[in-house]
This record gives sequence, structure tokens and C-alpha cells, in this order.
Amino acid sequence: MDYDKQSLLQPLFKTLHNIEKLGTELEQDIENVFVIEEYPKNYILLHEGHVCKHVYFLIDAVVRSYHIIGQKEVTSRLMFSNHIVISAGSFFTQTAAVETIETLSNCVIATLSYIDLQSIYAKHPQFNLHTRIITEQYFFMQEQRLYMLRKHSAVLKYEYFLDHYANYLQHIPQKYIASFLNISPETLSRIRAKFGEDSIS
Amino acid sequence: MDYDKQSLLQPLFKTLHNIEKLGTELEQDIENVFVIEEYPKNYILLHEGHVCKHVYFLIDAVVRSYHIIGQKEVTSRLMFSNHIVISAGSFFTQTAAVETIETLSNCVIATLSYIDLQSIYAKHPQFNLHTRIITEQYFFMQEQRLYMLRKHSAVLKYEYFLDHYANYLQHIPQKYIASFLNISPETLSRIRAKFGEDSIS
DNA sequence: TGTATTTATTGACAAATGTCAACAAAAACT
DNA sequence: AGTTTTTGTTGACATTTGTCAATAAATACA
Repeated sequence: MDYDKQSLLQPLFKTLHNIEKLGTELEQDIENVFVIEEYPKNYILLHEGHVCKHVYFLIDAVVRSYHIIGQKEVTSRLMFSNHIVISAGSFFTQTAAVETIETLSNCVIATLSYIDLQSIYAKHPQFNLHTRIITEQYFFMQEQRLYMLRKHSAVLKYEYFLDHYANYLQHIPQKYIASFLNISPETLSRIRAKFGEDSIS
Repeated sequence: MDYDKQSLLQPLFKTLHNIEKLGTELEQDIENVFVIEEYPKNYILLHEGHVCKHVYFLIDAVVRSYHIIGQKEVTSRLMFSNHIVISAGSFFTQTAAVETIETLSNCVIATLSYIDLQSIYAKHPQFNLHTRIITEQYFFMQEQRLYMLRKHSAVLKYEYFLDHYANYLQHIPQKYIASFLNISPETLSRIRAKFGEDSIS
């Protein structure tokens, strides 16, 4: 693959620099350990039961994570370009993941292994500042997802989704959206029918 | 108050040392900025709409956070001794909180202000390592709460609660547990009645 | 200890959502 | 382009959970 790694990683470095300027050596070391990879649609990046050994920085991608509850897949997250993706519990503790991560489009993704990340920490302890802040940001996003799930009715949850994910609506099969909102595909279909009705009349 | 601050903070320092040994000066500086305070039961530590300006380390406490959805309070977290409590979004970004934090028992709590924490970071950048790891741990706990909320039936959610919070059951009014599980108090009462029935027969 | 207040329980009923099935539409694959 | 497969829609109905109200139990407080 003849990618220009540096330009593909530009958005990531912008985020990092906004937190605190990286030294030249640190920036170079980070760039060196990232690997750019292509994955086809519906490729499984992480299997439930396996250890999440990489951070995925989504360069051009639509990705979902899900876990099995009862017999059914329940979508836990929907993620897009410029998101950083890990299965948190698994990655942080290097233990078996309880969720599966799957691509929903042909993807270009920068991957960084757990081991390489640890060596970055060892060589550049100041990098902990950046990952602390990023973890805080993702913590906050997760808090908002929790807030959404506690909205009581299916309609309120769908409205929340429209407010926060409208741009991505067309890229995600509806059944996954329903599952993300914890409602049945039929219920979502009915809600959408009503919404359409409203905007016509 | 004639508390022995050092001994009250022992559990916190143990956690920090387990991540990476703190230097003497850093340890001393942290100890200096923490303030031990007592709060009565049902005291509001943080009001929705205010900025969360402190980290609370619960020394001896039962605490809940909640937000208003529609007309109703919905309990978002239940927290106990040795937990670190903040309203994440508000604290990290120093903006208005969307939730309220309230004591459910008479409490002894160590508080640390946002400003003091920033000066610790400035003076001891290596402390970012500790807070990164702690943030990761709380991230993971939050992920588990999300997982719980996605369990479909009220019974499954209550079973989850029994598995993870059994020790605290008696300290928390049932209506807050119901709210935490996103079910009505009546439904929880009925589930508990059935459970009791089962264990007799 | 007795009274007031809050919390929990129980029943009857209503509302929301899930399930199953049949069909339509869209997408994927030769 | 035509066929197969997947996804989305709609209806009928079942199930779960919520709501309201009455009562009991527990807790707080004077």
C-alpha cells in the first residue's frame, strides 16, 4: 500500500498537538509505530473472547461494536472517521473482550499495538498527559450514551440519535441503529414512518 | 475536625502506589491539597447546572448521582467508600453539570479542587500516569453499567444488580435502585416478591 | 413512644414495545 | 439484467412494564 502515512495521520496529530505540543522525537516515534491497513466491509477487527491488542484510529471507516445478550447481537457503539476505537476493558487490562468489533464499510485504519504503545509510554512519559485527556473525552462520550439509553421512550431515544448521529444515518443499516437504541427493528421502522408522516402534513 | 488525614487517605495512596510509586514530595503535595469534610445524609454535593469543581474521594459514604428526565429523577450512579466521584463531563471541561450528586448517608469525604489538581499536574507531570490509569478503570466500570442497561428485561437487570452491588442493597432505598435500573419502583417490588417466593419453595 | 412522613407493596388497568408472519423493497452476486 | 439474499415495512396479537390508587410497612422526628 502506497499511502502517505503522515498525511493520513494528520487529524490524529492535530488532536494530540491541541492537548500539548509533541516533541519531534515523540511525534516521529508515534508515526513509526502506527501501521496503515485496509479492511473490507464486514470484517471482524476483534472477536469476542480474544484480547484487544490494538488501538484503531479510523481514517476512513464506519465501524460498530456489539455483544451477544441472550441470542441476540446488541450494538454497543457506532464509530466513524477520526474516532479512536478499542474495546476498553479488554485493551486496558489485556484480557478477553466481551464484545466484537466489525467494519460496516471498506475501511482505512491506522493501528497501533498495545506493546508499541507501552514502549511509547516508557520512552516518553509525558505522553500520559495526552492519553489521559483523550480517555477523559471518551469517558464523557460514553456518559452521554448512557444518558441516551436512560431516556425512557423509543421515540426519545430516536430523537437523541437524530440529534447526534444524523450525518451517519444513511451509512448504517437500520437494524443496527435499532439495536444501538435498544429497541426492535420493527419499532424503529414504525417510529420512522410516523416521523415522515409528520413532516409531510 | 480532628481527623488523622494521613490514615484516612491511606486507601487512596495505596491505589496510587499500586499504579506507580509516588515520590515523597508528590505524596506530600497531594496530601496537603486534600481536605477532609463531613456531610450529612441527603446533602447535595453538586447541583445540576453548577460546575463540578472538586474530586470527591469517598472515605465513608454512600452517594448517588441523578439527572432529571421529563419530570423524573433518574439515578445514574451509586457510589460507596473508596470510590472517586466527579461529574465527569462537568469536571473535565469545567462547564455546567447535567447531573446532581447527593449523599445517601452521613459521609466522610476527602475533597480536592480542580485548581489544586491542575497545580499538581503542573508541578508533577508524572502524575498524569496515575490519573490516566484511574480514568481507564472508571471508563471500564461505566462500560459495564452500559452493558447492564442494555440487558433487556427488568429481571435480568435486577440480577445484574444483585451480582454487582449485593453488599450495598440494604444501604440504598429501593426506589433509587429501581431508578438506577431504569424500571419503576412497582416493577422492582414485584420482581423482589417473586425472588423471595422462589427461594422459599 | 407516638405521630407524621416517606417508602414499599399490591391490584386493576393502560400503554408501549416485542414477537411472529407475510410481504415489499433494496442490495448483493452472478 | 435477473436471481438470491438481506433488510425494511406493516398488521395482528402477546407480553412486559408503567401508571394510578389504596394500603401497609418502615423510618424520621418531635
